[in-house]
Amino acid sequence: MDTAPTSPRDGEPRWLDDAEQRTWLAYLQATTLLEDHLDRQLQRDAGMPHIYYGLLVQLSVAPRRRLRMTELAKNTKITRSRLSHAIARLEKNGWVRREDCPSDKRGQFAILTDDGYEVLRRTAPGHVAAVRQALFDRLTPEQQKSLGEIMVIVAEGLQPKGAGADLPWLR
Amino acid sequence: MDTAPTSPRDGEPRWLDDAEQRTWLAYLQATTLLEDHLDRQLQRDAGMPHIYYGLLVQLSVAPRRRLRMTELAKNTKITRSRLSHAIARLEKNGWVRREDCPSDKRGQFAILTDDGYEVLRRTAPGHVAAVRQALFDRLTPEQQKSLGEIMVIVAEGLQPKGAGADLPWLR
DNA sequence: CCTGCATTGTTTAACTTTCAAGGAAGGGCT
DNA sequence: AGCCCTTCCTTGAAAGTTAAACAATGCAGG
Repeated sequence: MDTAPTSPRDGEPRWLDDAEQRTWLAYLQATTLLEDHLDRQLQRDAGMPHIYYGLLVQLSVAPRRRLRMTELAKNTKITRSRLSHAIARLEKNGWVRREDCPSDKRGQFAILTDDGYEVLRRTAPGHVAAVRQALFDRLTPEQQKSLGEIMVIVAEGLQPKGAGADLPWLR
Repeated sequence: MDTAPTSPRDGEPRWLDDAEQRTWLAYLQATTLLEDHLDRQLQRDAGMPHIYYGLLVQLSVAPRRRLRMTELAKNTKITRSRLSHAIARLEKNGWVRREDCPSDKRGQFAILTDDGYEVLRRTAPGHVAAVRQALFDRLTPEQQKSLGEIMVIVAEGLQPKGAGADLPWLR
């Protein structure tokens, strides 16, 4: 879109200035490229896209390797609908199984199976290496610190309201 | 996945340390949330997802509001296949039209129509506002600068080889 | 108890993306 | 010309995502 580098006139939207535009474009390109890169890496080595892998990771660090569907959805920032489909697929692969929640009959646990854990164990090193190579290894310690702070700010700003305990990892 | 905070032993992968883990998780959450946020905003206000909007934007700033398919794909970092489908959809909406390239009969131009331009004109202010509110307005000038530098580094690192003139915007 | 509303999770259909394959044109070579 | 290899773009099927609707349960208040 054309951008009028106007002085902030009344009624005019505040356009992105030159530096902001470059930052935003770089952000879009970097995040797209990184996501694609990791998707391919994991599709190749683990047989699933990046988001699915993230689901298994979340389960692997949860107590008893299980989480309620809604919990898991919150942790990974995806919709319950999407999660339902995804877990169905992972279930077919034998990496996750479901179990009814005894205390709340509406509830379902998603549980990481031994097979699922094994896939993680086998592929985690390669994945970590990919993340390092694409991201951390290219940044100075100061940049890493800054990136962390920035992403926490952005994530917190976009939390659905009333999400208090959603980001325990970030504090 | 369990992470053993080991000293770099031989054969062991170099796991992410605590700070890196937090940064990575925050990155994943922030980028997911932001993408979703903008997708919804644009789906609501412009009737298309964020990526499609980005295609129109790229066309709008190109000379004669047109780009070769491959160019457009490179600029937006998506595959040609994906682009073909996307442009087909935008064409149905009347926001883009195609035209054969006279000098290379294999080539196709994607061209922003007046209707397409009008959609942009109408929705750009709201979109910019959304980006500002979710990102720039929350960051200090130093953080904005840092974010830009970091994203350029990451994007450049993930360029497919031989992509020299792909990021003119970033220099 | 029972009514009304919220929460949990799934389902369906429409849409988008990916993957593998392929047609058509360019361009170098003999 | 003929051949080979590459680039440009599209296609169709499979996989993934989204939005809206739905059934079932929980829960608070009368």
